[in-house]
Amino acid sequence: MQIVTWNVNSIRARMAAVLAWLDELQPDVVLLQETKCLNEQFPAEPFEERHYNLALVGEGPRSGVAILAKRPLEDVLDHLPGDPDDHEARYVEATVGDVRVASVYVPNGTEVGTDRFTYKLAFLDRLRAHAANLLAEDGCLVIGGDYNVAPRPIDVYDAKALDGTICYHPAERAKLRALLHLGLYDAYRALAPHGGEFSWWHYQGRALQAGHGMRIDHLLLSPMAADRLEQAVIDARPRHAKGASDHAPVWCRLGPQPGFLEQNPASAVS
DNA sequence: ATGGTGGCTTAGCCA
Repeated sequence: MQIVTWNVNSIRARMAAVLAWLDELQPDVVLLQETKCLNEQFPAEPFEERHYNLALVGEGPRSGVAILAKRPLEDVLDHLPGDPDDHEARYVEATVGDVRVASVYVPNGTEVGTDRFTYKLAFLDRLRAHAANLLAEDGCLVIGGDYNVAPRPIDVYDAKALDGTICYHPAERAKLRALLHLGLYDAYRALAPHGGEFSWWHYQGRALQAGHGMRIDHLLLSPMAADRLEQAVIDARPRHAKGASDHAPVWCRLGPQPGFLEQNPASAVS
C-alpha cells in the first residue's frame, strides 16, 4: 500500500500537477493539506474518474484537508478532538482496509510569540493526546501531513541560523519529539538515518535553487505500520515545476507482511 | 530592519 502526503497549497490551483503525479505514481491513499476550498468547491470528478473515494474537510479560503483512497473510506473523523472552539479545517482521519490513516495540517504559527504560535503548540498537544488514543488500539496507523516543524538539525538548511525561528523553535521541536516518543516512527528518517532531503522550500528569493529548505512534512507510523515499511521517498520533482506548491509530496510503501526492517538491518532505525 | 513570493480575494490574512 502506497500512501502519500502533500500540502498542495490550493487544490484548485494545483489540479494539473496533482493529477499528473497521481497518474504516474498511482498511490492507494492520498493525504492532502491546504486544499483551500469548501467541500462543494473541491474538484472531485477527476479523482472519482481515477477511482478514488474522497473524505473532504474544507472551511473556505484557508486550510482544508482531504483523504483520497482507492478502497472505501470508513469511520471518518473530521476534526482533531480536544477543542470544541477550533473550527479550522486541519484534520481528517479514516480507515482504509486494515490501516487507519490521518491527514493533518498543523498550524504554521506565523511568528514565535504570537497567538498563532500558541495555537500551534496547543494543536500539537492535542495531536499527541489523540495519537496516544489511536496507538492504544495497537493497529496499523499512519498520520501524515504538514507538521510545520523540522524535528532535528539535519532537517533544516542552517540549524544555527534558524534555531528559534518559526518551524524550528525549541518549543515546537519538543512537542514533535513528544509525539514521536509515544512510539511513532518517522517513515523517511527510519529508512534514511542520515538523509538530508527537504520537503518544503520558501517561495521567496531563490530558496529552492539555494537549497534553503526544511523537512516539515512527515509520515508518522505506529509500530505495526513501521514493521511493514518498505520504502519512503521525498519526491522533490514537482517542486521544481512552474507554478508549484511550496511543498513536495512525501510517500511511503507498506508491504503486506511484517518484518521488512528486521530482514534489512542496513536500513534499520538508528 | 524590512521585504522578499504565493493564493484567495480584492486589503489583508495566512503561510
